Amino acid sequence: MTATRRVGTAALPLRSAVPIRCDAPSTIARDVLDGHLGYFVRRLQVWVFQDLIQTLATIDISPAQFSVLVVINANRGLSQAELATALAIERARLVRLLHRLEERGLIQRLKSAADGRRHALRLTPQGRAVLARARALAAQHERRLIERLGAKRHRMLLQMLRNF
Amino acid sequence: MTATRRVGTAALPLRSAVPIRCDAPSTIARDVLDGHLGYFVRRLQVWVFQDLIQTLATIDISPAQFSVLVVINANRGLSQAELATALAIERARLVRLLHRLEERGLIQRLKSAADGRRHALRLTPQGRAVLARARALAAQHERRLIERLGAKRHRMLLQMLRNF
DNA sequence: ACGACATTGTTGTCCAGGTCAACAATGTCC
DNA sequence: GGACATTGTTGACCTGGACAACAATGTCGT
Repeated sequence: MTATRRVGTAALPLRSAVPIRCDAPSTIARDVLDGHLGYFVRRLQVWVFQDLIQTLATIDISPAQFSVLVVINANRGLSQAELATALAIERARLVRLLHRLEERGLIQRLKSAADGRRHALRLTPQGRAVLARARALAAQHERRLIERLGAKRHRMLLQMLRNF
Repeated sequence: MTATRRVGTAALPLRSAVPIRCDAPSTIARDVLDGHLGYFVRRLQVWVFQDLIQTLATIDISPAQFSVLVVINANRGLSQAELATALAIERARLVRLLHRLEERGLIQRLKSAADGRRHALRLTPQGRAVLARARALAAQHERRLIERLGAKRHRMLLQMLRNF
């Protein structure tokens, strides 16, 4: 791996007499990036995630775990495959997510009597308690987001993105 | 790591006589998730990234690499630290990104004469050529996004998110 | 001029997530 | 009964983000 490391760029003179403005341009041009919506969506998404992660960290819950708890609670007896497609994550990924939640006693996997393959997912009482706390924290996070965006913009964004 | 694996959930009867609706709820409730803007922002961001990744994959360029090329091109002689803060990525992360781009002969790291610590970043002619192709592909991707969102919504979103 | 301190690029390491292939158990359909 | 699909699971790989440490270099106060 570390065989061909320091290659090229061996201080070649080229025309380095030209100043090339090595000093900071102070204001940095984003050029064509300004035309790409995805660029700004990503910046917002990073901010939101950062804030939500920190907020939920106080009860050791990740955003992904939070969404899992929410959806299980709202759809008792859901199977893992259904949950995976609902949250748009891979079955394989979900398995490990659920494993940690089960270890912590927040969820149960009950074997479905009707279909031997499926696991019916449920929250334990502790799971419901944690979810309640997570919800409060998430609401707190959302208020921070509204404050950051402005209530009007927040409302409009929610409306525009809801049915995507 | 694999010591305490198969624990709990040992088919405890509890009250599994209750039907708990093991069959698919067919329509899955997202519950409180519907009130969180970040949830929808994330879904959009995933879609955009997915599409952009696939689009740029034809020239073996990642979205991150694309943004690096764009910003270097628009700000010649930029230092790595400046570029990192401009793109909101870690200095450490940027080092490895630039390393690959340098290996491929797309960028140069020139030692700044004024400040021995800094590297002045530039695109090579090949780098500019690749950037031109990447731009065309990215524009193509953006058209797809506009088609997906509707021109009006796209324009409004861009306006609302630009100054975040 | 000297030393404390900051900055820059770099490397290593850890962890979370996404992706893919394979597999056993189970269900479905002809 | 046998071909096929689905479900949960595991293993492996790769990318990215986060953090600590470090050497080289620059800056600033005294």
